[in-house]
Amino acid sequence: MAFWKPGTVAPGTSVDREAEKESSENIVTFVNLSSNLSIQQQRKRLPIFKSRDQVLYLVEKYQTTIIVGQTGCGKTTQIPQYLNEAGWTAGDRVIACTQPRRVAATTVAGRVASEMNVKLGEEVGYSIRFDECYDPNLTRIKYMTDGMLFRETFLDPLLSQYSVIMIDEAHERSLYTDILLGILKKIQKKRPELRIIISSATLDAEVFYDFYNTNSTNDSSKDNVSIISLEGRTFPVDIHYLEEPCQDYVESAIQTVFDIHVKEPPGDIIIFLTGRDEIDNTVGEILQRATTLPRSAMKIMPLPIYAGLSSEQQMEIFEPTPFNTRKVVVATNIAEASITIEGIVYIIDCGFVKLRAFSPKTGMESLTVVPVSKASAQQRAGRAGRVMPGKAYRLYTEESFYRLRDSSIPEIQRSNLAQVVLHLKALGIDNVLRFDFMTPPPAELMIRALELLYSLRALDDYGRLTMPLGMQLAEFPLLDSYQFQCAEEMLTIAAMLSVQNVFVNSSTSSAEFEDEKRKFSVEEGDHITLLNVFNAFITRGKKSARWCHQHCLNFRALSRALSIRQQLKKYLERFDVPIESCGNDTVKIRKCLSSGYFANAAKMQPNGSFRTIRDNVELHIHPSSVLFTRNAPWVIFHEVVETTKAFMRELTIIDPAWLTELAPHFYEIKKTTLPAH
DNA sequence: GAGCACTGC
Repeated sequence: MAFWKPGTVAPGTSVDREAEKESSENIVTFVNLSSNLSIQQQRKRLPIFKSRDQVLYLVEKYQTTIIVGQTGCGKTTQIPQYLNEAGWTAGDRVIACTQPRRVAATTVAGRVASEMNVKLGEEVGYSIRFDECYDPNLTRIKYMTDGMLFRETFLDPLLSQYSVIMIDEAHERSLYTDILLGILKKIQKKRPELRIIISSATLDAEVFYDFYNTNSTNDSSKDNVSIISLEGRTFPVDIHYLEEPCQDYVESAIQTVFDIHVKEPPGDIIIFLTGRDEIDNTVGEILQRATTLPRSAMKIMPLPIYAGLSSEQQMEIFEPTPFNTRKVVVATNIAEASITIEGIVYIIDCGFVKLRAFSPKTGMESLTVVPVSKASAQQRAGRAGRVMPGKAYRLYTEESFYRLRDSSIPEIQRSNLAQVVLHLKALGIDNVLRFDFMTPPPAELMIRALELLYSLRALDDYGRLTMPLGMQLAEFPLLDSYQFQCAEEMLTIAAMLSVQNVFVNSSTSSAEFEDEKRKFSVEEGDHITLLNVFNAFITRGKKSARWCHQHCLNFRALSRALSIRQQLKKYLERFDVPIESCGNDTVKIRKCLSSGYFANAAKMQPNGSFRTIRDNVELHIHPSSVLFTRNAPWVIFHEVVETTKAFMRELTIIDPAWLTELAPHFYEIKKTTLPAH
């Protein structure tokens, strides 16, 4: 491959050694390297220590501080400790630090507890869904998912126990991060003493600055926001671009792997591609071509990693590389922020990512391949500089890099906002269209959400939350299953729908895989099939990992479904909803599903495709559905994903008479105008 | 005939 190493980007420029996660792996390495030092000495060696006083000064003086933190500089673990040491937790006040991912919240909390030599759950705690580990009376530093802090605004709209709230990884712009950014701005008006720290790994600090700055004069010395940049502690990564754009990035990636393998010193490689198909093909092709390497050459070992793999398969990438072998990890975006692999020296970036988008026109989600952002490309490159200076090969030209967006489109601008709108209304924010979002979602997305909530009778004609239904939905969106005497079954189905990859194909042939799936399948459709899978897991499977493996089921997903179900059950009990079982009466379950998903109804066409009742949009059954090869005249579906075609996922056969029986009001929506909001 | 990655009640 012909790569151009631009003279303008010298090794070690700051641009490409940032964007790193302080994950558990990172922390472990650090501890091992410095095990002869005391914890306090280690803390002082972190690059951030030099900025300790300045950070404290800025937080004291400014309402909001934006911290542009580079790779592994220690901001996540150190800043809350500095604030604690400086007295920000006096008088029973708490410092919160939010993370977009659950693992980050728990592992960082554990690290900080051990640095402070306290028991996790006492002075230092964490809060993630299903796992709260903190003491309301003792905890001073609380790591939590952004979703959990958002939930806390329901109980305490001013988040009054917190003196400082640090929004970490804000550059990722997760859905809940964006909502929190807006809510915190609102809270700060009422609580001027509240300090906000926005921590971001990229250069978009200006956006945060402008959003939080309330100084309307031209005198910038009156700004109430400050910015500080911290230096990182990773190694420089040399960036290489293609001279000419390539036709086929999969082929280019494979060629680049062999170029590196033949010409470059030892060190593992990671390739970023967009999806499973590409990854499986690439792994196969590398294995194939590796047979043509000379006998004396170093061996090459390609390994796939994506979310759909079983956990055993995922763990393989963490095994130490065998002697005289170069590991090539072929990954989706999972390795960009969620998973960190040690020993990577070379990264190959195809320049694309698969993203989910939501179309307000059709109400459909689509999964499309789009170019990555500059921030993502930098984050990917940074993965090569963890243990020694690395090299990044971008499978596009330098010119196309500069044409990329600075950061990716925030999730809030490409999501189904029904839940978000419901929650904002429940917080008393009636005019959601005027809510101060840092980057407002398109109006059509909001209107679509309002329309859906209105048709579900969660909003009244004035766009207000109805009592009690809308309020209950906001608190707990499992629909009124008690009316159908099947709450037991609905709890299971709701829990199963909220986990991914229930079936995983680990190592067996696809025919065997389909056979295993068929054992759980029923003619009514996917929802009842999921119910069967869960019940079998509990009874026949005795909740065992071994049993799951034998039946191509994802043990982790089913265990998670089990705990989600327990949590949902507690909520139903709190509302005094009678929890009954309908036994084998699937009509009750399917009617109940229809009452919640009547807007997602479709009718089969003579040619075998489907059309939605509501918008007459053409849809197809997803090949993963148990109804794929069956005759299903009328169905309701959980979601639509548009890839090569518009596919319905998770469907159930219904009787069309149920629709008019259960949702006569829904069809009025076309005749009347939208409710006011 | 096909499955980016996360989060929450």
